[in-house]
Amino acid sequence: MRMRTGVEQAVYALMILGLLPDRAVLSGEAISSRLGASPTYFQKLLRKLVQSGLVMSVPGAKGGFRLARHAGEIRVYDVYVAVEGQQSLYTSNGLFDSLVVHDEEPGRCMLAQVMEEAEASWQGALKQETVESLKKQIWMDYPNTSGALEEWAQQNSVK
Amino acid sequence: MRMRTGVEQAVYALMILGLLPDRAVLSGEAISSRLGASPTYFQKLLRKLVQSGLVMSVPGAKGGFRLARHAGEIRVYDVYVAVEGQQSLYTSNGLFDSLVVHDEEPGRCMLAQVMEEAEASWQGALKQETVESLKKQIWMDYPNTSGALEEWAQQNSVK
DNA sequence: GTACTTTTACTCGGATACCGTCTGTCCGAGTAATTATGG
DNA sequence: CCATAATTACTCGGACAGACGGTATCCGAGTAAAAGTAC
Repeated sequence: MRMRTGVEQAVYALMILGLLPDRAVLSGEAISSRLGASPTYFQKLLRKLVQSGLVMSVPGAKGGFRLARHAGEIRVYDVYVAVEGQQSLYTSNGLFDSLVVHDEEPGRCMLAQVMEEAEASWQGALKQETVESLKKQIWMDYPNTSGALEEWAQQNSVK
Repeated sequence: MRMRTGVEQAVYALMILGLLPDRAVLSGEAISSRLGASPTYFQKLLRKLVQSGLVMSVPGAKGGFRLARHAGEIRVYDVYVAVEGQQSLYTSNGLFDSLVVHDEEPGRCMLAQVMEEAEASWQGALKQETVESLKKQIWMDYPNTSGALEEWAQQNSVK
């Protein structure tokens, strides 16, 4: 049970997109090369972000991607769901029913209840942080080097 | 990112072991057949529980397994760690450093901080529930059928 | 200079391969209780 | 009846095969801007 690298790439990609001027876009290749990620696989991640409504895509020459809504309205949890899906961490395998309940209708797996509460608590933490809040924290901690990233993003954007 | 079936099997196996009389043991084969689990794979799970100190094993004829400590002192979190290891859900891939920080020493990935807080919250929920508390809840909700399980456990135990 | 065509630079989405992890099986070794054997 | 050996029923732990999902690559199709072309 381990979170995959896609979530991290997606979060930082959204942060970069949040640095663009209004209506400007960045190509997938530009972002992936800046992240040091696999270009083709990163395109698939972008597709997921588009289909989840987090980013807008512009096809054709001088096309690219931009945020579909303000960075402050994109929670880390939204990114996680977009990339990994909304399935829960734990899914019961029905052991409980075969152990205890037989003739009655399928009962509630007690372990599932505990797991769901734990996951809800986990999700709650991810819902409190947004791409914007993450960015602000970085800008506060690294004021010197973070400016270079913003400059790069605006220079590589089009429109 | 999805929890595996091993945790569920382990939790209910520990619950069964918690029904045994003092100093009595159950063979791995007996437990796995009651759970409807793969016997050989379940043996591997039992090994992990033994190595984590949750279960005691008795080799030789009429051997088997029993709890190493009281069911009330075995948290769901302990079972999870025993089966899946203590690695965290999220591990940074260093994207942050290549994005923002260059010449300075490696900085703290802001996303990792959020993820760790979320995971700590998740673990907290799993630490509040024990095998004993789960059992009590089941016994309260299914007083009729749960007795049969206890009877079965004691009949199949040895010593 | 305008209308049309071609080229170019992107996104879109499916097919596919790779690889690590979880699941599952097999087998030989170790251990202790039981049974068999010899005196 | 007692001591010893063989059998039995377990755990122990490594090797290994299969399944599955995340990662990664490739390719053809769609789309729109830019460049080229004809009149």
